Amino acid sequence: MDKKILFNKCITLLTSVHRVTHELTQNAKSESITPVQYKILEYITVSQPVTPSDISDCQHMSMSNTSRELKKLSEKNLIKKISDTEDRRKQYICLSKDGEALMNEAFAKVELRFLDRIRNASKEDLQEIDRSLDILQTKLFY
Amino acid sequence: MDKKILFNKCITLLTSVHRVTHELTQNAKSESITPVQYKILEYITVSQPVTPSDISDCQHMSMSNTSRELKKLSEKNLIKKISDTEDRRKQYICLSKDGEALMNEAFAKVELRFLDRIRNASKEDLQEIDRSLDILQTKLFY
DNA sequence: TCATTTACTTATCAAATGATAAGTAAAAGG
DNA sequence: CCTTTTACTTATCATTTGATAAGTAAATGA
Repeated sequence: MDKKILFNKCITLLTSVHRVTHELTQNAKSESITPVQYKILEYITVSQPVTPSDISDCQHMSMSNTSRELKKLSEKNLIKKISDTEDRRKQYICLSKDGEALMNEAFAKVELRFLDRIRNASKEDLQEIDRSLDILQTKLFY
Repeated sequence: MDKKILFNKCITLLTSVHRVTHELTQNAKSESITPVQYKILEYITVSQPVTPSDISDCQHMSMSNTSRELKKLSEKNLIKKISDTEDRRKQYICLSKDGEALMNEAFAKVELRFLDRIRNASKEDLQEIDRSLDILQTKLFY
């Protein structure tokens, strides 16, 4: 196995994944939030509850900027902050009802587009895709 | 095959791909260019020669902003503009020597990190990864 | 030939983002 | 206790990015 060829193949896939991600998600987010805020909400959605520090680490932004964006999301009533009872410096961030509604709507659009993308795939194709997702998830994108 | 489960699995992979892309590329780009300028150079690298319109379409930015960024990249001597001899409104954009050097350096860093990521993979693992990349490229991220 | 379209440029403005510094309050550790 | 560290906040500023409008020059097409 030539690792150089594998590298190029991987780069090609990365490029395609980013293009398809854009196709699946374009205009999915509400216009009332910025791209950064959407990414934060997306992260909260799949990982809640999370602390501001978690967000700062995973979204690669400074604590000060994270704090600012969370404040804005709070003002838009999209998230809830819950103080840790043990360590009162810590906070747990969750989606509010409004935040959940907003993200459900976005995810529904993305899912529709995903289903459209695989609508012509045969049963065998779907099984191959499923297996490939598992392999890449565990062996390459761990 | 439950398409809903497949969708969730796919979203998980997308998230992982974006995270790993960040890990592979962080600090790979020169500090003398902005993220948007790096994305443009990356696109030119794999697709050259390209027109400003191509860049505008593929990078999802307006022609005016594309033009501005290309001007900055020109001023930094990272790209060359070549006029089309047939249609003199058109331009073809290529990397300059400096641009090539800059991108080679960036890609070399990314490749090293990629090789490190798969250094513990067995021969069989690599073959499975290779095959999975092919399948997803053709059947999902086409 | 002359209006229209295409490809790209320039200028300008607002908004989003990144970076830094200084601060608060609570916990941890000697 | 008291110093240090941690978790987070607030304020400020520069830069980047997005969006819009007006323009040039060449090609297209009736």
